[in-house]
Amino acid sequence: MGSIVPFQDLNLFPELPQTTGAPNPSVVTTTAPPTPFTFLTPKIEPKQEPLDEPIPTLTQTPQQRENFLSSLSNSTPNFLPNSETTPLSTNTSSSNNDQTALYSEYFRISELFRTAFAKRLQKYGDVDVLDPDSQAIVPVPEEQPPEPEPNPERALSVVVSRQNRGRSNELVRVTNLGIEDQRHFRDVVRRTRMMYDALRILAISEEEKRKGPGHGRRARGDLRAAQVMRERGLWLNRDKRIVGSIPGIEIGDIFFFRMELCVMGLHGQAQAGIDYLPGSQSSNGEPIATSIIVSGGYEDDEDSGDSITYTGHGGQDKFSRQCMHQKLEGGNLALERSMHYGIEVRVIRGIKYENRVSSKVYVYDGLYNIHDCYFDVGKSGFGVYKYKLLRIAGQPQMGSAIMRFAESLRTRPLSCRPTGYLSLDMSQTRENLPVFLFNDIDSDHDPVYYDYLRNTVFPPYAFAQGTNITGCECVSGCTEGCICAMKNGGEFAYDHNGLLLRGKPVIFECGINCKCPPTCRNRVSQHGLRHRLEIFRSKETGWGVRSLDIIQAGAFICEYAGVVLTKEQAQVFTMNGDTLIYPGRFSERWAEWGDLSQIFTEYVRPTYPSIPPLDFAMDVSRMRNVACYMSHSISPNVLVQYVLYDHNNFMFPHLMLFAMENIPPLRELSIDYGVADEWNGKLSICN
DNA sequence: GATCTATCAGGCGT
DNA sequence: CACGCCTGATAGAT
Repeated sequence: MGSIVPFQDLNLFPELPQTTGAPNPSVVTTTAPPTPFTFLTPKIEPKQEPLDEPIPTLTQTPQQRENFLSSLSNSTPNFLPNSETTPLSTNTSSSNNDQTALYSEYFRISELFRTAFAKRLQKYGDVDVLDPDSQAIVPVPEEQPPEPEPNPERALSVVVSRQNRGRSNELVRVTNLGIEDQRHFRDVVRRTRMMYDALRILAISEEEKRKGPGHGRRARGDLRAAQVMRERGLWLNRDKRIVGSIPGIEIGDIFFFRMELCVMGLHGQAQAGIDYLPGSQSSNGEPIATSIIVSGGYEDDEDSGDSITYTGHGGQDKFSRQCMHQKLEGGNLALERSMHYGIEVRVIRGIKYENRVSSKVYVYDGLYNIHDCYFDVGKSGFGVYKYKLLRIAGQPQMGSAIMRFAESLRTRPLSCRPTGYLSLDMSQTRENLPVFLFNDIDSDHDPVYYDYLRNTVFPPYAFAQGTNITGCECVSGCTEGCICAMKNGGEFAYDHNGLLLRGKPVIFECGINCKCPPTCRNRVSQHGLRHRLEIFRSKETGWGVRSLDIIQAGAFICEYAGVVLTKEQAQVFTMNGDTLIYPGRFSERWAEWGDLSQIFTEYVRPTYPSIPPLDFAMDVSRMRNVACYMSHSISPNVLVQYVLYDHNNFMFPHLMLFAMENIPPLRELSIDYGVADEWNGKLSICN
């Protein structure tokens, strides 16, 4: 069960130096504070010789600090429904009489959040299964939006503006989430990210349709998607400012766009590197930092992973060169205040990633404490504020460190991990990239005994039926409106980067009878692996699969390959006790990919091109490929999409696997195999 | 080609 | 309301 711990933050210091008497020279009080407390805003402006000025800090006795910290850890008012009546313990170690009043003020936590939570608990009780249709707790307002949009395909351009509340000034920390809560929030995050990606790609393709291909600058789908979701009230965590980790977001999660971070509530600034609650909104007038992005934009940064020397912002010209002294204001002051109160900040690293042109990948690396803050001379000779951040111990391994490790594994696996490799290419060059086999926990080396299949083997009669495949005549690549686009319902299934736009019952890729080149945008899954995969042994899931490369959401991963059996063969094999795959039993996760029902009320899952229920079995007991080792999960990161390209027989599509989210390197891939008891609880088919 | 630089269109938060 | 900000895509240079 989770609890929201409100921050009493700075109001707990009534005995801070008052304006009466000799003022502290390093502290200047503002005029007319709107509460009984004195607002203390240090105004130290670095002058020409800023280094002579000491860093301003509020005076605070060790006892005061102790009181504050203990009140934070002792007070865990629980806002969840079934503990709502629990009286709050207000007799904490602090002698502050105003705490009761403060507590009651903070008790009034967002009605939205509470009722949403209550509704959900009512609906699901203690059931351990999450309904994919359950409402998002955090962002979705009570009154669900509803005016029907006339045309879903064009609706992006006629989005009705809705309540567009700004960010909350309520500072909270979310702690002690139970397993079920974690799963729920994870699910909310997953679906929100899927929605963002679907909108982003849709926005780009719409813009292209409007302007015609290759005309002008490509639309900023990242901005458009965020805009649409903001208008719909679909941004997460806008109703409170969360200090510490964000529910549903795990360390190591990766994002491709700054706006995506805003939508998820991980970092609320579209460009700025320091996100903070501004002093004007804070209960005592002092700003508090909540997250930073370490992106290499400042020359004075030093980043060694667990320890960061972060440069404050400001003082740069439009070419990002340091040209003047920084000031202790905005985010700079917020970081200093966060250090003062011992409040942790989230750290997101922006890392250059090879596959993306002059673009970055953002990795959530967890929580850091600010240990020091000082004014220093930067490399260009101007004064900059520097913050020494140390990563809080006991967190999962840093995502950026894992990415670096995966990077080195790709180039020199044996020197990174001298033992454990059973094969440096399971596919024996049948795939375009090697598939590693790695086990450093036991002596199992079962996978080496199987022949490797690159693609599914279909029976000859699969090709015999429906041989009159019509191909396109697009010699220089398919364009909108070509015959192959028509076969897919008038639109291509993939964007120009080969990402799946929207899941469909089946996808027709261009095939042998098409005149288009191999680079045609309608040939994606037929080209095989694009990510270096590794089959590995784990204590939890037996054999599993992970990637050494980032897999972007919507990207093709690999085929689920096997040997297709006739009904008679399948019966024999079953009696033999062999493990068979029934492609029709995979959960229809493709329908979640590109599902925009929260945006367009009349959105319906695609039904065209349609496909009859699949009725064949696939044998993987002798020949198999890497997919067979993927684990089962009810919240998978990989989906199954049926694809046809080398024959036209609806009964025998290829089972193609696509990423449902951005999958960081070395994170285990998982599929929803469907009904659990079919597999006797096995975590993957081929253990 | 691959990498860098300049430029441009942008949106959000303060 | 203007402006600053550790964007992101693209064209052109090297």
